[in-house]
Amino acid sequence: MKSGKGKGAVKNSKESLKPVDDRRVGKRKAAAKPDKSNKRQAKAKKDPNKPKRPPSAFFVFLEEFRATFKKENPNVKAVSAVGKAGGQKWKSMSEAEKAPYEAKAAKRKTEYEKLMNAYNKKQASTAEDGGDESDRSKSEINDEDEEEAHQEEEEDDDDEEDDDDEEDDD
DNA sequence: TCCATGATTGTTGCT
DNA sequence: AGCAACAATCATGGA
Repeated sequence: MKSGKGKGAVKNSKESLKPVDDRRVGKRKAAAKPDKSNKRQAKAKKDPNKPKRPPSAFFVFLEEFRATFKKENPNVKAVSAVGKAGGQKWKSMSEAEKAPYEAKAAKRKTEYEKLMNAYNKKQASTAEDGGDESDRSKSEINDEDEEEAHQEEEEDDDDEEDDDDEEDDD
């Protein structure tokens, strides 16, 4: 039973559950676009190779949640709907539930670092010229061994070997 | 025609 | 040490 929610759930209701505080700073759009001319990609003259930030546990959960949400709410066509619904549910979930998502997010972050390593090298390689790196702190690149993706992805799945227990906090 | 926005939270990066 | 912007999504609106 969907109870009150339904499709019109998107409006009014945030205050009821939680004021979500402030969106931090008046919400800062999705992607900063210095130039309207510059699109997300198209020329992408900036850095096409630049790895994007790894999705946080919330986003990992959202990906799955989106499918579920859309499935139960095929009528909903607002991204904000999923965002709000997902956000509320996310807060409802206990850390134990979020654990698997965080684990995946953590792994994603590890890959991100790896990509950054390769990216940094590439940048150093192209921008090597006379620019003289004042701070080569981040550019401590050693060898150029990039492109070696270790695809060792095992585990995952919902198999928790740890039989720890579900801690229901509170 | 086509890009930007909206909404969520988390995480990363810069100052 | 803290703040600011950005990560996905997708229909809709404004230019």
